[in-house]
Amino acid sequence: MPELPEAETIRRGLEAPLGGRTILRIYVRFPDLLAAPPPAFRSALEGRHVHTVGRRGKNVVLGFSDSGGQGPDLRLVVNLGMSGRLVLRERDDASEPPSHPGVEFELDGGGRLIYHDIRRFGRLRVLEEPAFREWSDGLGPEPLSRRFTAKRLMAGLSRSGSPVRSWLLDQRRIAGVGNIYANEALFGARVHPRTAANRLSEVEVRQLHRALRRVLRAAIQAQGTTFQDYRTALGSRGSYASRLRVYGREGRPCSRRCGAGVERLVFGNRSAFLCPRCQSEPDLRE
DNA sequence: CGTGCCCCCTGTCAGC
DNA sequence: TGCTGACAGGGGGCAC
Repeated sequence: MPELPEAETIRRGLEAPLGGRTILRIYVRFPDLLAAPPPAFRSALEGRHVHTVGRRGKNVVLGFSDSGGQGPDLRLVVNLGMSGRLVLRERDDASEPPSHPGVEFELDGGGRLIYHDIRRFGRLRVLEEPAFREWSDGLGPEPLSRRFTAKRLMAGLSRSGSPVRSWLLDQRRIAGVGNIYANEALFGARVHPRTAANRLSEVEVRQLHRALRRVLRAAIQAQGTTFQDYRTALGSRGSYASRLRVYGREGRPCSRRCGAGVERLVFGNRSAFLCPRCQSEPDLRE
């Protein structure tokens, strides 16, 4: 579920309260959430201090140092899957305990960071610095970074004949884009989701570049899109759902008032949403 | 190597 | 009031 804007919102919510905190003890309720056996996971992190609260693509990344270190030498990469949440509960927090706690990190000061995940598609992985680099290098560029230019997008797209929506979902090509924002960006760019990546015109690539960045930034400002599961680190909902123009809006009129209705099609095992008039069908002949 | 399909899991909703 | 099937924001593995 969480895509870049949701992961970024969670990161921002955790940064101040979690920075500098110590992990005293870890309770693993669902070992299938961990990439490593629980004892190894626990001994890697217990006693360490949170040095950085970062993000890469859809992943929230906590950097840890041991007592003396200046920089993080160990990273906890949290992939939230479809229903993962990172919930911070301080000692005086009297709210309901979460319904599906998966892994709990007891912090100094009596607080807890809880990884909560109903469907348990998420994964928590501890990586030492070289392995973290390698993992990070395997992901595509951050779409909101300066390095992500229209030119770079063009170069990437030109190397693939996949449908552009599938291309956008591939984390090795761009990091952080999921099904909601891929569909929204393609609507913004007036490009049909099924268009072969290497058949977008230069103008369309520029439109897509701009639309992607605009949608992601606006969604971060709205603190993400909550349908059911997603929550910020403080438990609130994101408000971008009310601003979606095609995703989940099958049968409703196109927001450009072109007169057509939003359609849903399924390919690559997931729904694509589009306006059939504003995003005209690619020509498949030739 | 790239691509398409299935599966992991729980919950919700529409239709009967 | 059930029951059943479709579907949900992700991604890893496998066959081709």
